[in-house]
Amino acid sequence: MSGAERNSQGTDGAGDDTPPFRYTAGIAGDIERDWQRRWEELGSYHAANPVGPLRGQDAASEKLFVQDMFPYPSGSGLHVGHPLGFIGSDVYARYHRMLGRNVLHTMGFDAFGLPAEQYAVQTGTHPRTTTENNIERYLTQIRRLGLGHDERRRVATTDIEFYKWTQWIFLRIFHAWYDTEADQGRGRARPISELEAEFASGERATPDGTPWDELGRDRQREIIDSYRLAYLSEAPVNWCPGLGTVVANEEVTADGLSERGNFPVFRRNLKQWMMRITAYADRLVDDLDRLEWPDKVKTMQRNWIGRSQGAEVRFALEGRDETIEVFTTRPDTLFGATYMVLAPEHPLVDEILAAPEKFGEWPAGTDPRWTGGYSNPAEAVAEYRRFAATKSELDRQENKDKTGVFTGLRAVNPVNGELVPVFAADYVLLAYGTGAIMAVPAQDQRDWEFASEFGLPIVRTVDPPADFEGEAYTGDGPAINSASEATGLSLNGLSVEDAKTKVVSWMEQHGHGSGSVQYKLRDWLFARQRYWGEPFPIVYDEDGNPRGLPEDQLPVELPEVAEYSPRTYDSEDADSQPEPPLSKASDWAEVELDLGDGLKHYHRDTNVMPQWAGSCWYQLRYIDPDNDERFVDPENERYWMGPRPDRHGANDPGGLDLYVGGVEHAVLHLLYARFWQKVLYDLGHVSAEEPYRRLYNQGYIQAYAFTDSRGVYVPAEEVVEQDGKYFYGGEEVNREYGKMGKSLKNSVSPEEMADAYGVDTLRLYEMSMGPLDASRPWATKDVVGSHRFLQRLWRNVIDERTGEVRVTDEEPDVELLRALHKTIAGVREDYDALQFNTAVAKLIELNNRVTKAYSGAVGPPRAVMEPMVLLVAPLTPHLAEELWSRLGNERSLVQGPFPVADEEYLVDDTVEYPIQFNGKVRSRITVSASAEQEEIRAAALADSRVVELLGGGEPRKVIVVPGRLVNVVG
RNA sequence: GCCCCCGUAGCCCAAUCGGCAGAGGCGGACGACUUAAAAUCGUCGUAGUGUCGGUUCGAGUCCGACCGGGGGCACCA
Repeated sequence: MSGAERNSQGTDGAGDDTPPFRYTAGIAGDIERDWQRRWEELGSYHAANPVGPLRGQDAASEKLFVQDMFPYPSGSGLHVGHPLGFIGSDVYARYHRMLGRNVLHTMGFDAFGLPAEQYAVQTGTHPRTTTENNIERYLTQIRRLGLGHDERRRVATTDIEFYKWTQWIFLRIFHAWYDTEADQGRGRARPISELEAEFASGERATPDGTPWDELGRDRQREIIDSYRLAYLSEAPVNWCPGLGTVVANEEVTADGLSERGNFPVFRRNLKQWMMRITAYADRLVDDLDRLEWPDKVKTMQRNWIGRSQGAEVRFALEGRDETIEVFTTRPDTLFGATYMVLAPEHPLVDEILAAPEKFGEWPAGTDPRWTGGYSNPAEAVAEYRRFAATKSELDRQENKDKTGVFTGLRAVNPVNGELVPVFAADYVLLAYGTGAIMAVPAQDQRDWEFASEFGLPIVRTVDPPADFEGEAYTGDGPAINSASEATGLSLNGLSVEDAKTKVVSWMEQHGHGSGSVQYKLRDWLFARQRYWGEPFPIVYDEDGNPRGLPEDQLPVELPEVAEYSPRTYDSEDADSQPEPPLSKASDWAEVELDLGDGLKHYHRDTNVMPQWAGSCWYQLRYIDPDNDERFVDPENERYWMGPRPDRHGANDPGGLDLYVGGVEHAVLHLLYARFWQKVLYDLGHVSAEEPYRRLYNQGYIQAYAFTDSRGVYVPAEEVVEQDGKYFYGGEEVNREYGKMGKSLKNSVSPEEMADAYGVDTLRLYEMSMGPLDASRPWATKDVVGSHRFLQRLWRNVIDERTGEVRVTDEEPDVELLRALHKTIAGVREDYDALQFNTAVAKLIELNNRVTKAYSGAVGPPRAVMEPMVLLVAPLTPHLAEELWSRLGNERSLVQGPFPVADEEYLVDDTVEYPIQFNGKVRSRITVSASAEQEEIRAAALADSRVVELLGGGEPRKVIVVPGRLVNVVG
């Protein structure tokens, strides 16, 4: 029998002679059911709001808002890895509740999404039915874990009352624009009505200067629409025929496949809803500095937003009126720009193709490598563009050989008037910057490679160090070859930074360009052609103009449909068209409404919002789940999320106090949610500038999986280890490390563990197996260790044979008091820092000490066991409540008290110092804790072993580290 | 290719400001209880911190190079 198998029987497999009152899985289960029922009756986890239906006295206390990342209620059930973060946040929340804080901790469901819809397509079951069943099942599982959630605050994004407010927020965003001038140029969202008023009053000029009144209604609407933070755009989007929907940039993998389903994604021009998240790019980057988040996540967001400082430079074209504008981060290297490159899809390339006759022949003496073998530029460019279009993202990624073709055009380098050839090449991307670059081979490796391929000149303009052996040099150094008599500009001798400053101001003076900032971040594609999502609160009038519905017409409920699936296509069919399922519900989509200008016919928007919509604001609904007047009451919002400069510093942006979840949401959810929060803040609906003040990424519980010689997974719990090899049914199997999952046959459910040991044991084990933020392998056989600790703790309080309480009223001796108070101090510190594994170790240590001293007829002192029960309560709340109550306490310990360490017992009378001789421990001395350095030094030098080692000589040096050690250097 | 994190006992993990390498758990060995086993309880090992070099009175901790594992980014001008 393998260890895993034996231990998974847990303590229910105990024999008949098990003492009747031992803490076994059976007793644990009884206690857990009992206390969960009592907590529910008492409303123990109800958090009080300042106002509204959940108003309560406790709202006078200091608050703590703890949140777990919104789970998707999957139908497949939880394994032991899922609740790791949930338990961690629960322990933290319970600890603070015991300290007297008003703690808001609950959990709702991000319940829209593809799985329920796909199930509906297969079986005809309504997604709502599937979703609600899954939520019930999920709740059954997490309730058993004894998480202290406020059940009154549970929400699901699919609740009509919830998505009504998601639609309401969408309308706020739709009816807003970004005033880049506001707040000293930082920018702020403002209601669109204010923009219209500015145009109407003439305070703001219209795009072409025509007075507002003279513009037609349609033109006015067009201008206004172009400012909205949620807007319709006919722009290249990621069309995924295999899914039948468009997806966001963030949902496309680097290989150009959809994150969900792995289908090819194509860039297509389609009319779609977009969110102007780019307006917030600077604030989204800058405010990261105000957050207590892991650096890793901040870095990922910074990279994703991709802000880079540089300059835009205009190059005139020889013999033509057009100019080419480029973005560069290295304007200091302009003198080294020896050619230019356009993306193959650049508009100027379009012009060449549209009117080839104007672009003539190759200039005399054109290098044959530049022509691609074609007889004129237009032909070469057309062929090159065709070639570039056939390359998939994957090809581009794998094959970084530089290709390109000369366009026949030449541009004038503004700093020295020299003519440089213009190429089309696919190493330049249309989507970034201006879609064109100035190429500086000496200071850019990509340009170096292209220049080498095409025989273009390479001019160093930054002097590399003498020992530099590479090709392009991107480091700092004095500028060289950077002067022109023709323009009078010289950068020679300047550092990179100074040269940038000088050349930018020179360009600004001479009208060649200006400083500029570019971002990788693109606007957020906000529509999906699916069924199971929030409908848009938008209708189109007969001219096809979008109109936001008035608030009193919310919610726009999802209609019943015969077909839940959008039309999907062959995954390679790039030219197919999206057909959302809602478009088939014509009774719903075609409506007669009065939007203020009489009853008219409108057509509803038939897209739905992406799954991220609900999770952008759910923390606000947790605060005020039953409010039907507003999405959240401002007073409740201020209490739970408002900035607390007194606690968190003057720069505190506000937000909930602890957000626990996986690092996989580093960019998507966390960026979108920050964006919505900022819009709501700008519009005055919330007081916090950020949704999540502190973020903590829990690690993952992973597991070993085993495959046989055919590569088929075998049940992991039946695999036995022998001499470092693994066997299943006598055959050697191969071990893999990774995820836990049903298909890998290595899944362990929380129920199995709870049945075998009780839920408190499972909670304790998960918290003790390592730091919360570290990933580690699950080991069922180790769980018993946590269970044994709880048994010993129980046994110190309860007599296993009689069930009587064994504690005495005897005073503990001073040594035990010291141990107790050190444990109290240490455990508090560990709980504060979310270091639950070391807190558990300290508690086990103390308990082992008590066990050793009081395992006989005399029980341990109450004065030790009561605090110990309280200390362990956040980790194992059911067991702790039971012992607390059996110790004669009538009130539940959920609201405390929590032990306070007595300083008196934290210091020892004497300290033992190790004595090092030349860095190696050779002896020990014990001195009074109050001894001065001189005394310690003298005692150390008087030590017989030290005297011996010194051999009568004088020490060269003696280092005394108070409280630590003494090092004698001989 | 670039950036970030991590390598401590057979395994999971501790170790404060650079100060005695070990808190805790699993496994193992031995013992107690038992007719016996399981369960329970008790006692006890095991590494010199991935490798090499440096700084220091002193390095798991700081610095450099390399090796191994994990993650992020990847023609972003």
